[in-house]
Amino acid sequence: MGLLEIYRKLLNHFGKQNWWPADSEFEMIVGAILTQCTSWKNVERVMENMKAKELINPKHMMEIDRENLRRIIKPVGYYNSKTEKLKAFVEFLYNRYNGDLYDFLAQPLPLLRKQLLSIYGIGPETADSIILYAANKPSFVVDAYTVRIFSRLGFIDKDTNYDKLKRFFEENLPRDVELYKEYHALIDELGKNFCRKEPHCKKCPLNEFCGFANSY
DNA sequence: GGCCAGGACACCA
DNA sequence: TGGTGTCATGGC
Repeated sequence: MGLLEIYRKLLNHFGKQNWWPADSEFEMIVGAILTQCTSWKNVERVMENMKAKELINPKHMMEIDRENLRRIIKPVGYYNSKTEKLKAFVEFLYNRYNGDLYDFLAQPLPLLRKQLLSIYGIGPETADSIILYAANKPSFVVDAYTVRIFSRLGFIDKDTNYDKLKRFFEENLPRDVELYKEYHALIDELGKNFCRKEPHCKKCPLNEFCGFANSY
């Protein structure tokens, strides 16, 4: 089996996911930071609240004081560090791009990734998510589900590092933005539904490929 | 009531 | 370079 075969199985089973659910590029980025190690359901209500306060906007995000921002995002958890991360992003945007997000996102992929990784609070997964879903450039996103699922399927070792796993997908898939977007979303959907506790494995769409499912 | 969620960073050897 | 502790609330 190949990566495309697995992709088709997942697409057939779950249908199109149409990630990322956001009305703007900035909203996508705010969501990416808030959802770090946090369930999306937990993030959604906070995002609605932020929209109501017109905070999904680089200028307003620059202007709000940290204490207020902390209070608003508190329900997502890690609110102290996430406040600093949101501030770090908009401060970068204003210092380097005069607050123009589109100007920033228009940078060539390698430069954009390097700059994103230089911002406090943006690591490899968040950077690649922003590149793929906000800038619409082909950078495959790896997350904890990707590691868990593809090591169980026998493609990689479970301690494979981020960059190596990212390269594995990019070297074995057509370089296609929409494919990358949908594939990552489908992996996430699979991970949420099936790759946690063993009993769920029976109905997993990848059951036939999975050594883990056949081992008990 | 325990486990975990769409990670990243600081610190250490 | 890689391993571990820390951040923290809410849903299931």
